[in-house]
Amino acid sequence: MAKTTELRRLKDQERKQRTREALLDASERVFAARGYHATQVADIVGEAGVGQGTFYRHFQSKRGIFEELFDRLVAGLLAGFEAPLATFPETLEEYRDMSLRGAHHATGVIEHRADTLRIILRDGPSVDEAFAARLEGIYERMAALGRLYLDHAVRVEMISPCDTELVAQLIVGYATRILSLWLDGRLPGRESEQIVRDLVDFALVGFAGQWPS
Amino acid sequence: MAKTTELRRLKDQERKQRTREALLDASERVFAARGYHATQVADIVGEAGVGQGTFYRHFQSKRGIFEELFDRLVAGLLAGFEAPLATFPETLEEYRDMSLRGAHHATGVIEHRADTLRIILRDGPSVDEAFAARLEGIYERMAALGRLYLDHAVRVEMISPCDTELVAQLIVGYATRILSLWLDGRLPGRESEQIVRDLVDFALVGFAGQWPS
Amino acid sequence: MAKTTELRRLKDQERKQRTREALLDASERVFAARGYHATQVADIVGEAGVGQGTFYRHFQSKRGIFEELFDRLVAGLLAGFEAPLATFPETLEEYRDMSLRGAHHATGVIEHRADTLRIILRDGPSVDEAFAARLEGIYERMAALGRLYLDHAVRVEMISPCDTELVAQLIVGYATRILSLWLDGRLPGRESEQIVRDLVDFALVGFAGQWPS
Amino acid sequence: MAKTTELRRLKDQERKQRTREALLDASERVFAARGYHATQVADIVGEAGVGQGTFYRHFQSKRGIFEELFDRLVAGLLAGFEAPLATFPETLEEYRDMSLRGAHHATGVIEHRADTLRIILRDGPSVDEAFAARLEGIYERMAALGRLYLDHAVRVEMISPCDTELVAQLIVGYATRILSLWLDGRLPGRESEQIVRDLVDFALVGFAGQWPS
DNA sequence: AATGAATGAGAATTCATTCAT
DNA sequence: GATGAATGAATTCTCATTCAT
Repeated sequence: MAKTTELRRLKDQERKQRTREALLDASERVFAARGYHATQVADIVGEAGVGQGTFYRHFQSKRGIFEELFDRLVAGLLAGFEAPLATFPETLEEYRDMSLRGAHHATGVIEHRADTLRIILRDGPSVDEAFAARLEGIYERMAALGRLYLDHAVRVEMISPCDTELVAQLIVGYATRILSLWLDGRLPGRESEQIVRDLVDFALVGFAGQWPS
Repeated sequence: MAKTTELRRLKDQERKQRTREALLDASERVFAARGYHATQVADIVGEAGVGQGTFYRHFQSKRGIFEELFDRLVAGLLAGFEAPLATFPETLEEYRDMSLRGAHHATGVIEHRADTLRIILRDGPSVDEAFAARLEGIYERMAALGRLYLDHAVRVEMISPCDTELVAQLIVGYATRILSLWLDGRLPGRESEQIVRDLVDFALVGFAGQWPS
Repeated sequence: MAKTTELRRLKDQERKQRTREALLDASERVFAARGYHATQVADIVGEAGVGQGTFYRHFQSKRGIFEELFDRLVAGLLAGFEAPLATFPETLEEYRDMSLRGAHHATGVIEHRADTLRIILRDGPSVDEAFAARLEGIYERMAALGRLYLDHAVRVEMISPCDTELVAQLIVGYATRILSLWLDGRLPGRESEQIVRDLVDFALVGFAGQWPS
Repeated sequence: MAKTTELRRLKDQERKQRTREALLDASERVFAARGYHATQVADIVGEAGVGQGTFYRHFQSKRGIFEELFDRLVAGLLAGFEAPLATFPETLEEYRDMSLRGAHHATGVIEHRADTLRIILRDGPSVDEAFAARLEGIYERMAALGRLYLDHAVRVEMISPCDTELVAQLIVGYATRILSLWLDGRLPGRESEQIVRDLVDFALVGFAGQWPS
């Protein structure tokens, strides 16, 4: 008897989880197609093939499911980014390698959640004050991380002194721009690997510089 | 008699123009405060101190007034940017001067229409497909302009060869990022002139580079 | 010019007021027919012949319009009830006359707003905590008023001592009961005047008593 | 084997009965706390600690369980009221005793099902047409019973002639009023016995009367 | 018999836009 | 030209009830 109950509970939970995933995935597709503001809950449940009420069993509101989409993305993204913080690179070459590795990791997550990332980049700032703040928080974490490395590089005289805060923000800015274009398929004929390499090299030596051979 | 009529028409037109400006200015403030999607036409007319119906005498829709705001900004912005296209700089020094001059011009417009720019940057991409495309068009024009200079610079071997398309986009990306921060008052203690100079220098020589003396 | 504006404002205000009254009257009919909980805002606007949105221009919600109906009723009712408070009757005969006069006044208001009163009596207590409390407050005011007279009558030894609080509540109770029946047309063949007279007499001498001749 | 099955069936039935009672008791509490219209089936099953579906195994609907609550109350209440109908009292004193005995019996039931009675009195009339009619039927039965006694008393010239229909309704009215107050704890410091005695005495001789000694 | 996930009809409410004055 | 009352389509969200397990 207890066994049946236990089994039942498990099966129910599984079913619920599946419905939840279906809704998340459906919402990702619909948001990507129509944009956050233009999509209605009705669209999402239509795409997911469940009833209207089911949506509200799982998520508080349109805003709610959007945020969960965001959480799912951020969880994957941050995982790999903060790990390598332990050791600082000592040469330009090491910097370059580390940057490439970090970017490589991100590229994997990004390709997996491309649609989510596209809508977050495009519509995130316009959802509402609170959401914009959360998103901005992520950007700031990225900038802070970048600054850590830059400051170190300046300290060991690997690169010449500069306004590291500003340069860190600059990196964030161009990362998001390139990402947007790439996700929109507007950088055709470019491998993600190649893009990343070019950007890293540019950051290290600028237009005018020469890769120190 | 004809004269009075003439005078009357002139006065009417003036009054109409004033109402129109009042609505545009009011909408700029309200959009900036609440964001595009959350502001209601009622908010705008309230802020402008005119009737609800009056709005629709001047603008087709909420979307319409937002676009006019955008047009007003773009007109000011592009004016100064495309003028210097006539001559190409021949030395790095000249490039630097030209970039600084361009940025300086932009800075003026930006400070004058700071609120408009903030909401365009934040909410523009989420208004609808068409608006996003227009905005993206502006970014692309900026990128194209940048690329023109970059290609020239590479051609005359002023800078080493690079993926100029990508670098141009990079410039657009960091420009928008820094702009956003600055407009949100999140770069305190930095003069706009100084910010511009730092970025231009960074673009020219990167972290690792040395300003060729 | 100022004249036209003034005239316009006046006409607008009048029109608005008319719409408002139409909604109030329509809601009275619909509430009376279907009861508070079963009526929908759609029913009310249908009966009033206005658009759905118009309702919300004038009232916050279904609950809101119900409360206004209540206010309109109470205003009329209380007007006549608290006036005679100035002088105390000195003989049983005077008490009887005063009671009859008070009841007579109430009867007028009641017949004018019969539907409103019916639904307030029936559905008022079930609207929500706050509404029930307001209604109970009215009952308490009636009881307090009754008690005032009873205490006086006891003091001048016109009637024998009794638990005046209880008896006052008793009067409220039978007033509401008889009212409900009468408004539902379940006391056929009885004139309101006669009903009132019988009740007053009963209150004064009970079943067993004799009208002191 | 047959015996085990038999036993099993018995146990099942018992369990079912217990669940049913749990639901009834839970619904009484929840209805009392939130009122009929505001309580949701989810609240009831939550309070009872059973699943949502279980509710519908035992009761047809929310309306259904409310009616059963009502039936349970009425069954208890009527039991004692109609029994003494057999013999008519012959003196005022006997009337008084009989009334006190009836009220005493009712008091017991009432105290046992206080919450049920409170919600029936408050929300009963607003449930729907049919329910209101049932409730009204009960009131009418009470009034009819009262009238029976009144008519008898008039016939044997124990009390002076009066509109017995009206007076019977009056008794119903004040009974419900006093009851409501008492159940809401708004008659503090009064024993139920004392309340009953005062009211009966008042009914018999009114304000002005004298208890015939 | 019990469960709780799923359902979807239904209701309230909003707000961009129209229109009579 | 200006006004603001009126509009109703659109959208969100709720909750009594069903159903698969």
